[in-house]
Amino acid sequence: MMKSSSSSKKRSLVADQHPSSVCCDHLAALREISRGQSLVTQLRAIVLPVLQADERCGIAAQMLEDILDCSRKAMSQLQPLLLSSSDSAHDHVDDKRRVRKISSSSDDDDDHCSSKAAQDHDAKPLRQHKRRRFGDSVSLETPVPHYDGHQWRKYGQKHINNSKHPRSYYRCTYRQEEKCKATKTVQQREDLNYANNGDHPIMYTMVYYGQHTCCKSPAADDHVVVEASQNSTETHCQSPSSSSDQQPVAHAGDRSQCSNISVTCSSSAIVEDCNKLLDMLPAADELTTDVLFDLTAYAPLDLDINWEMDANALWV
DNA sequence: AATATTTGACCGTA
DNA sequence: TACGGTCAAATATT
Repeated sequence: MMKSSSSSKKRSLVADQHPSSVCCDHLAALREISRGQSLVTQLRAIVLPVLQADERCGIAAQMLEDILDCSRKAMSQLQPLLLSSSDSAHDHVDDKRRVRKISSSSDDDDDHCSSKAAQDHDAKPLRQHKRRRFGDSVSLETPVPHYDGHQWRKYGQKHINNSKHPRSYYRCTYRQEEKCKATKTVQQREDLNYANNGDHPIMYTMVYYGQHTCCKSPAADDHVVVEASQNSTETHCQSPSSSSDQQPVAHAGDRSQCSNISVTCSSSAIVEDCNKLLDMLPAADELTTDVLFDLTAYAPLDLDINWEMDANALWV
């Protein structure tokens, strides 16, 4: 895992190199960081369920989130350099349309969504459409796209041109109550499908936009209390009573605070995915079947569904 | 009844 | 004009 200091060091080291080698260096660095993110994400899906009943669960979640945050920062420092040295950056956001100039209108303020265009075309009915902020995106690939320690609510799904699988759009569950603007997209990759290649699990490309500003994120945890249920995939985390004084306190079981994470897979595929995931991990042989069962709550989302399983997991 | 998800329509950008 | 991100009504779930 590369820290931002090392990435800046790397930047100074390559400053005098040929642009193409700089590009290759940055591209390789981005690939490695991205791989690290993916591995940490997978590790989190393994470790946190094991620690459910452990008081260190919150600490572990925070540390993992910090690691991911470090790599996000490193990537965000490298990406502009890569873009400036070459147009052939493939490991960041794959969609050119996302690398756009931030709209001159106030994209940061969803409460003032009456757009300039609407003012210019006052005859049209107002719809509060805002374009995404593109300056702060991080992509990573993972077989477990739905367990990243945050609560997400799906708000859209689109078929993407030349893609077999639709892209799902998620925003932070606490978008309204805490003005958290973090969003992400999840799309199944087409080239690493273990149906075609037994060595790989289904991989998903996740792209994160914006930073979580909600106090419910794991990084803001003081502690997390989890009630693990052996016979269901639900977990409830109780909020610390002394959390932020300006934020409403979430209560375990309060659905207004604890939204569903919809995990939808075929039942056979989900177990197979977990087995594949475990096979990928060095310490997988130490994991019990209980862990495997818990993992099913965080298994990949198959957007072509035939059954559905809900996991309530609240990070306060 | 409250909340989450689905899905077709709308709209901004390239 | 095509594409993709978002909205919001309809529908599903709890």
